[in-house]
Parts: sequence; C-alpha cells; structure tokens
Amino acid sequence: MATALELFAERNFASVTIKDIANATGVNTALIYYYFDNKKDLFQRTIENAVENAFAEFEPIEGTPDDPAAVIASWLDNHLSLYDRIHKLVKVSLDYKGAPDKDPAIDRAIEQFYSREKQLLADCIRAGVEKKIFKPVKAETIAQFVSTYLDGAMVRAVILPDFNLADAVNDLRGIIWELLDYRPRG
Amino acid sequence: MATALELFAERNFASVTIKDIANATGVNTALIYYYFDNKKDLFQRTIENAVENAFAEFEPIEGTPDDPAAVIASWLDNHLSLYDRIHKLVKVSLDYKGAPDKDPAIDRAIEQFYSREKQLLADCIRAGVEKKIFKPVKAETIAQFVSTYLDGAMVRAVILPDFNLADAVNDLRGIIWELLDYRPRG
Amino acid sequence: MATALELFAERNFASVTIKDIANATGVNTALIYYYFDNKKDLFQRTIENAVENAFAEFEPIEGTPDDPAAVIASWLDNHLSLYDRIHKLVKVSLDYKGAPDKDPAIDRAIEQFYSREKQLLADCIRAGVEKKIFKPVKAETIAQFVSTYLDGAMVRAVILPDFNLADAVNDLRGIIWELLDYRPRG
Amino acid sequence: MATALELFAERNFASVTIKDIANATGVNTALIYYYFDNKKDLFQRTIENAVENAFAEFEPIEGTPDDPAAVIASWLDNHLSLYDRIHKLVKVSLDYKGAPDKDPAIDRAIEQFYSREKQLLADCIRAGVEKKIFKPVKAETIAQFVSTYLDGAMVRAVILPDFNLADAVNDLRGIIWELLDYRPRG
DNA sequence: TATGAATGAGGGTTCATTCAT
DNA sequence: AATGAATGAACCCTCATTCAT
Repeated sequence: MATALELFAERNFASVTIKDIANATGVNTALIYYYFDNKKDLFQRTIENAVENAFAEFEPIEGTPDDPAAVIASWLDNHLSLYDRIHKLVKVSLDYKGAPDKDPAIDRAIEQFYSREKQLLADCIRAGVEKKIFKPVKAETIAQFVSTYLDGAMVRAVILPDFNLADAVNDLRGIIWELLDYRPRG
Repeated sequence: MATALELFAERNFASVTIKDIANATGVNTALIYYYFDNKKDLFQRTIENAVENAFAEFEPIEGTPDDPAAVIASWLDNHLSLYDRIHKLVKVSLDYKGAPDKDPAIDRAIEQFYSREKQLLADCIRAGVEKKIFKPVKAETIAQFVSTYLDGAMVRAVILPDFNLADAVNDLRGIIWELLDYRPRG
Repeated sequence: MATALELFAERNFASVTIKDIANATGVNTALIYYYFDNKKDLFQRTIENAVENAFAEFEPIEGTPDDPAAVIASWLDNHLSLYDRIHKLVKVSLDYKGAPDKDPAIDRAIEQFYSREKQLLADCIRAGVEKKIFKPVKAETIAQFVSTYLDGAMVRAVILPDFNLADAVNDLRGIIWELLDYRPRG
Repeated sequence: MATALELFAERNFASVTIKDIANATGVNTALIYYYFDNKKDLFQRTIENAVENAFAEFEPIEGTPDDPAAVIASWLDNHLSLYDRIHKLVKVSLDYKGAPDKDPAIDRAIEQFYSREKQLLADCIRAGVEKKIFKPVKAETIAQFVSTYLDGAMVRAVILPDFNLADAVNDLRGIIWELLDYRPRG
C-alpha cells in the first residue's frame, strides 16, 4: 500500500496500472488480487491507510499544550518533513473526489483528517489566547485559514517548480504571529 | 475546448475519454482528430486556452489602481465568480504536472498565469502603501501568500463538501485588511 | 493515376491512403471520389492504365523482325529503362493477387501483359531460328524462361540492396546467346 | 508465428489484422501482445523465424558434394516442395522492404538467406567443374542466375493462375544442364 | 470542379481481471 | 502464497467515404 500511495499520488488512479504497482513491489500482478478485491479496493484501502498514518503523526502534539506557541512552531516545522506524506494524501483525495462512485467510509476518513488537523491548531490557539500569550481571536477561523493555506502551498509545490515550500511556511509563521500579536523570543 | 476543460478538470486526463468529450460536445469522435493531433494535443491546447481566458479576466483590473483597497476587494469578490474558471485551471495544471512528458510552452503558460496573478495583487498593495492607505509591508510576500491561500481554498472546495468558499474568501479579506492595517468603510 | 501507381507499387493497396494520393497530387481528398467510385476502383483503373501504357512500350518492337538478335538485345537494354514502369506493374499485380475480391477484367489485363511480353520474345526467337541465326530451340520455352527471369530480377532489385540490375540483365544476355548458340558481332 | 507467416505472405503486413491472426490461431487478440511487443515485432520475428527454418532446409545438402549433379537435381526437386516455405519468405520480404522503418537484423537475415542459397548452388557447380562433370563456367554467375530465376518463378506462380511451377523448374533444369554441358543419365 | 467538415467502422493496443497450477 | 497465461472490454486513433457548399 505504501508503494501504491506513492504511485497514486504521483500520477493518479486511472494512470497507475496494477502492473505498475506489481512491478514496483516486485510481485506478480495476480498476487495483488489475492490481497485486494480489485483496483478500487486497493485505492480506497490505500487512502484509509494513509489517513491512519497521518493521524499517528498528529498524536504526539495533540491535547491542550503547555507552550502553545512552541507547539504551533514545531507543527509548522514538522510540516516540512510531513509534507511528503500529507501532500500525497491531498493529491490522492483530490483524485478520489473526481471518481464517479465513492465510498462513504473514505469520505469520512478524509474529512476526519482535515477536521483533526484543524482541531489541533485551534486547540493551540485557544490555549494561547487563554494564557494571554496571543491576542483574543477566533481560533477556529485562524486554524482553518492556516490549514487551507498549507494545502495551497502543497498544490503550488507541485505546480510551480520554483516554489519554495520552506519560504512559504516561513511566511505563514510570520503572518500567524502577526495575527496573534505574538512576538517570538523576547 | 471549453467542454474538454470542464471534463479534464472534473476528472483528469487519463479518465476522460475522447468519446466522453465527443459525446458532451455532440460531435463524432473522429472529428476531434480533425481539429487536434491527438488527445494530448487537445489537453495542452485546452490548458493554453484556459490560461489565455484567465488572462482576459485579469486585464480590466490591471495597472496601478486609483483605489487599491477597492480593487483588492473586487478582485476577491470576483474570485468567487472566477472560481469556476480558475479552479479548473488549477486542477488541470496539477494533473498536467503528473504527466510523464511535458511541453515547455505549457509550463511557461502556467507559470505566467501565476506570476501575473501575483503581480496584480502586489501592484495593488504597493500602490496602497505608497498612498499611505496600507501600512508598509512586503507587497510581494503578501501577494504570494494570498494567491497561495486561494489555491488552497480551491482544493478544499473540491475535497471537502462542507467547505464554504464564500466564507473562506471572507476570512481572507479580513486577514488581508488586518495585515495591511486597513479599516474598510470608515 | 500515375501518382497512385507510384504509391501503390512502393507500398501497397492497404498501406496507401486516399489522403496520401490526394496530398501527392495536390488535390483535395474528396475530389478523388469525384473521378473514382472508391479506392478499389482507383486501384483497378490504375492497374489497367499501367498495362495499357506497358503495351504502348511494346508496340514499336512487335511483329516479325528483320534482325531478331538486335531486337532481343535492344529489348534487354530497354528493360533497364523500362524497369521502373514494369517493376511497378509487377509489384502492384502481386499485391492485387492477394486481395480478397478480384475483377476479371483486371485479371485478363495482367495475363495479357505477360502473354504479350512472351509473344514478343518468342516471335523474335522463332524468326532467328528460321533465319538460321539461332540454333533450333523451343522458342516458347525460352521466351517464358527469359520473361520469368526478368520478374525474378525485379523482385531481387527490391529485396536486395546490393543487387545490380544491369549485371543481372547482362548475365541474361550472355546466357540467351549461349542457349541460342549465337555469337554477337563476329 | 507459422500462422502469421501464412497470413502475412498471403496478404501483407497492412492487410492482416491482429484479430485475423488471433482468430486463425484460436486465441484471444490480447494474448498476442503477451508474446509480442506489437504487430511489427510479430512481423519481424516471423521473418527471422522463417529465415531460420529455411536455413534448416539447406543444411542437409550443404558442403562440397560427391555427386554435384545429383545435389542440384534434388535441390531443384526439393524446390517444388520447399516452394511453399520459400515463396512465403520472398513475399514477406518484398512486403517488408516497402515498410517505412526497417530493422537491420531483419535486413541481414534476408540477405544471408539469399547469399547462402547462392553459395549452396555455387559450391555444387564448382565441385562439378573440378570433377570435370561440368564444363568450366563462372559458378557464381550461374548460381545467382538460377536463384534469381526461381524468385521469378515464385512471383509468377502467384500472379498467373496458369503458371505451372513444375514446368518452370523442369525448364530450368534443362537449361542448367545445357549451360553446364551436362548430359544426365547416359 | 473543388473543398472543408463530418461520420462509422474498424484496427492496434492496454488493462483490469480471472484461471489453472 | 504465488505465478504465467489467458480473456473481454474499452480506448486511442485512422481511414474510406459522404455531405454541404
């Protein structure tokens, strides 16, 4: 499924053949049908698996934090390294949404991923506001805003060869601090 | 090409068949090959065409504006209506970038589209800063930020059924004004 | 039809498209259907035309000749120059014979071409025998033999790049004289 | 490949469809692509295979013979039975030479077939000359002549329905003996 | 007489999927 | 659990042919 995710994200459901996946994993084409019902089953289970894995990445930084600014900062830093994983999920989700027939379970998984990402941020912001580290803001709105921007950055990183993801995240950091009226380190 | 853009954006290059396009246009499959060399030619010319059309949308608001805040506001308002057109371009570009062999002309067209969009915003911001309507900021950075966010919003609108584009743009507007220290209408 | 013969001989009926012929003649595809019923009609009329033209080539040397050896010699010499024309006829005939449905008129034309070619040679040989220039031989057999060999030479010229048609015809000349016990020039 | 050779020789590369071959072999169309890259690959490998098979036919009579006249005689007799095999090779080669893009390996195979056929005959003739069975002649020239004539006979057998291959070979035999000044049996 | 546009049928090829082993 | 071989459906594309002008 890791190989499948790789390929489905790089190209898309229709362009990736079962043979591609079989070759990339070094097994026989028919064997894939031993483990998966059909191509769509493989695709859907691959998405579900990717969502689960992404969740695992969230866990360590979830919950109400002691130092919200630090959590947000590290979350952004992480984003650079998580980029690869999440970006694939975004691309595959986008592809999935274009498919004719969908599976409610998958829809739910994707939505949960996004809502959990937002929650994580919102919790941080709320905590910071309560601790008076940040100025009072609508936590949900900013969380949603940040999360949406990051999706945009992922898209750009694919579309524009010159796009610098690190810069994009740095810009975001600065803007977040400004919106929260937070002055890091001093 | 309009129909093709529609379909290519909704699904993707590999999933859309020439027959789909022919049926949607009400013409014979073979006729498409009378006007286009092959499927990829149709795809590429469709992208180029979409970029051109998007450019046409930019023209009326280009140049140094008298009332930069108004131009930005209307640009954002327009984005809701332009959404359909631009969103398709983004999706198709994303798909195109996954294809194995690319055409430099297309690459250039896409990049130009993005750089022109950014220029438009940057010019407005700079003008506002000069007129002391906005506080002094790095125009390029904010322009890039806004433009990236809008791509994220487009992706979300596709992936998340509950995503409200109008809200997302409104949030953006508020944040832009805050970043520029601009208080609309009084 | 000249262009068509050219193309049909070089490639074959199935490989040559109406468009190829139209392009080569500089006219519109549809116009060909103004003059010919369909592709096969064009093909068949092209063969008939080629046979007629080949006949025209025969006429000047037909009839009982005064100097049979000279006629044979010049006929062989001519063959080098006639080669192009006749070779095309042979190739097209070969192709025609592989086609599923044939036209008796064409079959007759091709057979007549071959029988007339043979007749021409046989007449010469017979005349030479009567004039005691050649030793008594079965004229028909040798004529047929020569004519068959020339077809072989044509095939070879196509198949083997090193094949030298002039040499092949020279060899033939020598062998004919030997078979007829004729010693040219002295 | 045997079936393919059959069909390609009867009609030609362009006229024979993969479906024709699949039907004639009783297998599914797609299966052919399991064993061959594409139609041209099948065609080329069919030619190579035919050349190899033809070579196998040569072997038993190759080398310097004890009774050259007998070998030539049996070679000619064989030609009647070999006709089918070799005639197909000739027809397919002719077709191949009209194709736009060729494979050097195939070109070589065809040339080798012809040169080996000629060598076989030349060796026989040379041996006969040395043994004083034949009168001194240019072995190469006569070998080439005979081989070329046989190609002509094959073409005729296709083009002219009345053409009698056995007669053509008999005529050839007589002429060879005459050229070699050899009087068989007594 | 001449053309651009349009169509239906068919051919090469790919691919998800299955079967036998 | 694993594989090679086999298949049907579908897709891209070409081409002979026709239609409107």
